[in-house]
Amino acid sequence: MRQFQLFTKTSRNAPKDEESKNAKLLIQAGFIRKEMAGVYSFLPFGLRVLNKIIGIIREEMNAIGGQELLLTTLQDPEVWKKTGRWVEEEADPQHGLPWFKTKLVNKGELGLANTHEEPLTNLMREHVASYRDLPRYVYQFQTKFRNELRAKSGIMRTREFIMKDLYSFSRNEEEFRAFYEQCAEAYMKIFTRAGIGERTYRTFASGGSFSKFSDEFQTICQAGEDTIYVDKKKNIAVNKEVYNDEILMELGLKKNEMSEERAIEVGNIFPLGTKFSVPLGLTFKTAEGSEKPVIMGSYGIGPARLMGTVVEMLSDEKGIVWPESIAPFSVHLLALEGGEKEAKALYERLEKQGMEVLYDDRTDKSSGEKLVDADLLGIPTRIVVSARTLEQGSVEVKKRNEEKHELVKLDALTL
RNA sequence: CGGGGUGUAGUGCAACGGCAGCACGAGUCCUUUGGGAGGAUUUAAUCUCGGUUCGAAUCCGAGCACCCCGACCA
Repeated sequence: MRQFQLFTKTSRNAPKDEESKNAKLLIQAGFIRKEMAGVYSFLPFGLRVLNKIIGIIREEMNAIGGQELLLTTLQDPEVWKKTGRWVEEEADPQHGLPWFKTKLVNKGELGLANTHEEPLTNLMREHVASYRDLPRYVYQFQTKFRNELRAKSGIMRTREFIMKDLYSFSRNEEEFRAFYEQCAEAYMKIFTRAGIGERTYRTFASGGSFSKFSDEFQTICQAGEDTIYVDKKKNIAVNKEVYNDEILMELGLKKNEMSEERAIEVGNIFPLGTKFSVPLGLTFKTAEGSEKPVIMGSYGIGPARLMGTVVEMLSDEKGIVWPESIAPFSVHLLALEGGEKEAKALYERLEKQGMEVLYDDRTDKSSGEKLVDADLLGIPTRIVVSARTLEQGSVEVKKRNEEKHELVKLDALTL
């Protein structure tokens, strides 16, 4: 992509109405724009990163048998009334959801989806009748709307966000549990591929209103909202909300081997049991001919929150540092004074090789500005072509996460 | 929802109750080009409504918006 054509601009200053590092850097670099509190648009570079993350998640979900679909944002209240999650005031407050509700012109209310257990369970009734139809694993990347009391932490807690939510439909507890563990492994693969695996721990947590316990994936980071206790040797963590002697004994953990950490919840998986299948009537015929409710599970990741987490973890004082796997481009090619002609040829050569290259061919920017922008944007490999490098028949290659750079002969350049 | 803070050119900041200024950006011209270049010139703002006052960006009230702490958070 030619930077000359890019419509977004970097800003010299970080926005004053943001405190969190992820929002400051992403806005300053032109990846996202704040529309209002907790509502962010994704600009071309931000969208490229988001799509890279979505791509990784999709691959891993497909690898464990996930089938992708796209449910709707608009929600029929009738379905939600069956589980008691439509009317917040009447229901157990734990069951009430932070709805955005709206109205049809001449009829009743609609909801904007904040999660999709109800509609998917309802949908699956048409496709699951026999034990032969199970297990099934269904997922989507869909916009969720949540009327959070307080949006905060930049793109980490927003009122509108895309979520990968997968739901498992199993015949029995063993079958469910096997998939649950498989999905937990897939989640770790996702976080590792996205560059935050080393700091991310499967964390024992409260199950909220659905089950006694759930598992969170928590990335250790000061910007996090959660407090967890980590046993780094055993590679397991416990959320503060369930951190007690009983749990520690159950998990075989010792208090003196746990360290307290702030962490960001980048993923969450939990058993649903028959919480939704019973009220919505999702049942199947067993081989013996009896009717049983489907055992369900739910598995979420917010790609934007993951993106924000990576920025929080890996950026430095000069700007963002993207890992190769989710970077908007792999190469940032800068044409500085005297290097324009060769840079253009190199750009075409790299594009032909299938590399994702951002080519800074702007003629109205000083060298200094281009270099500062390159650091801010955080593309993993920077190549500079200028009169100075060409004197030696070379280009300068530098990794964003390293200090040193090297001169590489133009014809010997391989990436 | 409780508490605290902040609203001024596109952006970031200033201005005792008395002519709203600076830097960056943007436009034009010239000179520049390896870490946000220099000169000349132009452009552009007090969140909204009300009150006090001869006079309000400044004081008071209400509202709205944004940030932070807490509560909440499948």
